[in-house]
Amino acid sequence: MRYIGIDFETRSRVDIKKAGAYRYASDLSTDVLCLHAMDSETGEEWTWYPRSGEVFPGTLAESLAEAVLIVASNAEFDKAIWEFIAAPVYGAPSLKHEIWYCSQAQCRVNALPSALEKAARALGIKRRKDPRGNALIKVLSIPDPKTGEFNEDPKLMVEMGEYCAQDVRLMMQVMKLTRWMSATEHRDWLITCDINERGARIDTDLARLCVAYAAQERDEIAKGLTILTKGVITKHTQSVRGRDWVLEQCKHVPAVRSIMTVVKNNEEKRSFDKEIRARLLDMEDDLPNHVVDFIDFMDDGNKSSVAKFQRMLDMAEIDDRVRGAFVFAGAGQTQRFASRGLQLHNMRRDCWNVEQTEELKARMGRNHAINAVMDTLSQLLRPAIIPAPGKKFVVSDWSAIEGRVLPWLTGDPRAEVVLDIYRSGQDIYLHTAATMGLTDSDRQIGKVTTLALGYQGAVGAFTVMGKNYGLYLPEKQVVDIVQKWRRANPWAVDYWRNCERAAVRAMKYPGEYVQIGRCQFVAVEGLIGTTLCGILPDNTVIQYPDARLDYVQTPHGGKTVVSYMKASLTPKADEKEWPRHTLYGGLIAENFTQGTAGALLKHSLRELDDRRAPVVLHVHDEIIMEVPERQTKSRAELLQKVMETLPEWADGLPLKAVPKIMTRYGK
DNA sequence: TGCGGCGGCGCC
DNA sequence: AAAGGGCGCCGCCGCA
Repeated sequence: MRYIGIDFETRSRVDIKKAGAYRYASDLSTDVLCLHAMDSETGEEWTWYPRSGEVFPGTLAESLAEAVLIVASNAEFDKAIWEFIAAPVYGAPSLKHEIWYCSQAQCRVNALPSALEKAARALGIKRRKDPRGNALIKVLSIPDPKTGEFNEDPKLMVEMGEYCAQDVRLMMQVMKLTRWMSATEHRDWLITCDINERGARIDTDLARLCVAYAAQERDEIAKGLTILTKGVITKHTQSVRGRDWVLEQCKHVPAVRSIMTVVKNNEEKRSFDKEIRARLLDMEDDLPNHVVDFIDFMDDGNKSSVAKFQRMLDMAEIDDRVRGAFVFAGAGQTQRFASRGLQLHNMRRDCWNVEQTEELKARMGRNHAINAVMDTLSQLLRPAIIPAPGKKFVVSDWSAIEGRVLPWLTGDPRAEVVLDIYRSGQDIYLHTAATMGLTDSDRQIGKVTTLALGYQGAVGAFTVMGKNYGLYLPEKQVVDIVQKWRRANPWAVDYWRNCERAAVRAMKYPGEYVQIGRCQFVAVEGLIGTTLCGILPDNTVIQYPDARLDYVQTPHGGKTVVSYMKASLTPKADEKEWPRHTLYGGLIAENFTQGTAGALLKHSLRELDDRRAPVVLHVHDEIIMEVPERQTKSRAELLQKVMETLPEWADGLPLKAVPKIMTRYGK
């Protein structure tokens, strides 16, 4: 397929890291230094320096008119620069939306790192990195820190053009070594661009008040900590120093050391995180008073999420909207979306309602005191996202999506019992409790069991999940629960085992499609070494790059397992080989389940795109649209219909998604 | 001074 | 044999 690979080099007074690509591109100080382009078919290359008065190269315009795609690394950035600056200011031809294609998105669907350099390294592309790159950016792309002037040195500009050309060539090499996005994946990426361009509106007045209150509280905590520790700790963010200080102050209390001890990667470490602080406060009476006060200060301060308010303000454009928050296929292992910049996927769920938010906002506006400042502020994060005047949010999420998809994916007739519980609207947690011989009063146990054990998790998974719900059980009882759940749900246990076997079989017979429930495995030789592909019911491909069969020793002999390159872990500078992971049944079941839930979301987003529904946010199992007030009813009906109507590939999957209307984002 | 590692936070 | 994993951001800390 003929395409034009491009890369812009730009300069600006805006810090792109802080403000994000969209605010960067729309700022008046942002300008194009050069554009490099290469035709994939003819090999012809162009470097265009528009600031020197060069007109857009005519032969490049001709190639663009004939090419099917225009490809860039993080194409959303290049698209924004093209549309905000290159076309309107310098006369580059205008391009249609559909022509854009992102090589970073292509890397992510291949489960490789997004960033060009990292992807090239993961692919083993041997090249000399141009040492001038970073230096040139520092000199030409940001104003001189002393004079505030931009450097216009024409010689350096030409060097920049050469550096830019190297990046384009490298990108095109990466394109050759990886699987291209399917038409559906490309469309999903384009839909993500639309959502990112729409942006989410921020209550910037509220955000500014929160920033001010957080700063004041931070200073007070700092004062308290400094006095308490005689200057050893001066900020609540000094977690390592704080940890060591507590250990020192409590060395005569042996229990403290043991509570603070955790095992990570087979190594003993001390930790002082939220959960450990809570356990320390449980034995308050045995601790020195000043240590208890210290823990209270750290607890109060450690709502790090309040930093998001500053991020909102940094990224908000003139219309108070934050753009560019969503990353298509950001999660390489499941192909789910990720969120970047202002991370919208991890905002505290437990939050104030509209009335409480307005009251707090009014109090802060009058400079009145508020209680438990940091905690209160972090509960204002979601409500700080608001619709434009005259509009409302229409919101819906799928009920227990993973709990439904997992049994459905197995295709096991014995899993129908579980699916029937969902179909009939019964309480799955009570059902789980009942199958283990527990009563209705043990619903909480049923809930933690359902959430924690589906992916081969055992005592550890249950205990961690239980803590989130304030459930603490003796280990013996947890062992019993795990055993009972697995006996009551043999479809799950068999599925884990069969997933693992299917992966190994597919690796042994490359090219052969191995069916496993409603999914398939196939090993593709010659793609990033050998890539093990998991194919989901909608044909989404989950890739395990550079997969190998390994033989591992076990207490009863040995067995064959599949290992693969883990893109999300970057190797240390001195390590040659990329970090690897080993597949096991529960992990495959989880990747497939989350991937299929993501496929449902992408399907709904396409349906909504067909109907021009203005989606502004989504969070894995939740969709938020911003619609004019008089349309809320019809749009809510549409949203429910789209989310509850099964795609043709999901026959028999019970789905439920009841919509809500909101005037601020909430839970 | 800049950068990467690491501990910590929070959501699905 | 057993195994919770998927994300991204903030801030400190040590190193170059």
